[in-house]
Amino acid sequence: MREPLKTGRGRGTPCCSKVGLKTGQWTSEEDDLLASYVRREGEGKWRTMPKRAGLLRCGKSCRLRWMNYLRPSVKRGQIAPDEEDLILRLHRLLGNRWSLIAGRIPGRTDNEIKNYWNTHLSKKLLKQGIDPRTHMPLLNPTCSNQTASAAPSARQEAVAVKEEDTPQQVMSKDIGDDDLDVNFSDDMLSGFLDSLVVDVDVFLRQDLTNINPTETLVSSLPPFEHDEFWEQVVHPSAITLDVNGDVDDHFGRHSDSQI
DNA sequence: AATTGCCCCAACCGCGTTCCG
DNA sequence: ACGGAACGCGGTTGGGGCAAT
Repeated sequence: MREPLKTGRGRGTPCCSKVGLKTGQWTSEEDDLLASYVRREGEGKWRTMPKRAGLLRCGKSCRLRWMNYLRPSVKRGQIAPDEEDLILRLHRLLGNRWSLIAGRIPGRTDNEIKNYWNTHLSKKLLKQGIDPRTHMPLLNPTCSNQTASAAPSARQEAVAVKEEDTPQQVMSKDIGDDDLDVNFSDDMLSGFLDSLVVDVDVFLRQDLTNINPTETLVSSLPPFEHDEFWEQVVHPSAITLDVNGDVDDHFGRHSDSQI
């Protein structure tokens, strides 16, 4: 039987199970210690860093705090509608690969996106009659209730998926295209994503100008039907994005519009 | 003003992957 | 090639804030 945490979010004993290590909410003093240490010594070596930084925390906790909160590049505040739209699109493409999704949205962390998805977007999709997991319409309105109550846990599902399918196969199923015969690799997928070039400077200028740079990013993802989508995946280089966010997809379309 | 219930999100854990001796 | 350590990711939890009663 595990001892409950005193302050505790999460469950059970701390990962490092060392007596005397602090858990729970970070204080501003701890934040200062961590931030100044990382600025001085750089990221990495999380295991040993708490001691060297004078923190009574485990390395994991320090890493998480830095990554999700203290890092200078972390953008605080409300998720903009355009960012939301981008998250939806990327989730349809990538599934619950939060870190990959976060990697395409400057300033947002995987944890933040995951939280936003679980608290806002999945509910929003359900309301619209869309299965948040597959992005396909729910066949039976009662399915949503069944999904909530009788569905296996996410971890069970994840295990089941892992045992049966490659991510690409899962995506193929999600898209619902039985005839799809595309065996693209993670590299290709990554290449496709990389082709959606984002100028981070544009984002950093967000506060200085009144434009919403995310709009630029979103408009880099032209609306697609399933067939077009797969064409784009298979031919990642087929999409280019100019500085203004206009899209020339090499399929004879030029777009600067939203969905 | 007090209580209750709900929602959000920071922080936790377990596990898989990568690194390194 | 192997095993342990370190790291990174995704799922889950529950404290705290806020709205409703």
